Amino acid sequence: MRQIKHPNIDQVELTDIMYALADPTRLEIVVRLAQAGRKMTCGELDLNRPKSSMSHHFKLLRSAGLVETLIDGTEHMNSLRFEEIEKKYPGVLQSILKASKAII
Amino acid sequence: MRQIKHPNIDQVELTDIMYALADPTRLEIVVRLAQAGRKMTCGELDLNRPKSSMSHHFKLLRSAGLVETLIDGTEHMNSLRFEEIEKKYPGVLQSILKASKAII
DNA sequence: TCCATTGTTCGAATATAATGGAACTATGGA
DNA sequence: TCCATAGTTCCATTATATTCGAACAATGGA
Repeated sequence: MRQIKHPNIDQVELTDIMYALADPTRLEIVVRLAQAGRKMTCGELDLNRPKSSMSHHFKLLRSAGLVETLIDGTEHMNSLRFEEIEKKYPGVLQSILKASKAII
Repeated sequence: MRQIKHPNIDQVELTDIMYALADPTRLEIVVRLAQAGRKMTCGELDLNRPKSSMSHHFKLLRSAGLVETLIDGTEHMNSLRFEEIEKKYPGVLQSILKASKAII
């Protein structure tokens, strides 16, 4: 099974997380992953945008350390790296998710 | 005394806060305002950059709703809109500040 | 009134990001 | 082996931000 490179949690910068979540599309992906509480394919998370655009956002979410992607056949299973990020930056992701749900 | 326009707290968007804090210079301004716990002039918050660059960052911080600026003579007194933001988005700013102090 | 101080605005150059079509890759099933 | 599926990568276009020098505006003191 192929593997995608993800940053180690101690390489995850706070400003990268901020930047990733500053985009409404990416924030929505993160919120939906959190609400689902399970791995989801890119297709499931489709937001009516071209594949290449979505792929770009997933790539950025991965490089920011927010999303982990495991390849399973032709599908890419995405999950939020919630526990790791909470441990490193307590309350940050949690409070953002809480604030987001009130809006979205 | 002249006055600068600030957004009302209910106009403050979470993604704008995220975006504003995604820049290291702006995050540092916010952290220093929080640590100081008092109004500070732009000059005090100087980060070895040209005035026009700093002014640009302050303008963005104001429009994001993070910073309030009151004009006092020739000086501009800046403060963090901490309580208002905490009330609207509980824990967001607080956890980011906590996470930032560990880095900066 | 003149001038120094503080910060903003303007404008142009540069850098970075978003967008989306087209081609490509990997996988698995017929 | 052929084909459909799921995403990625490539590339060019467009949009948006950053940077900073220079000119400007407001204030207060000499």
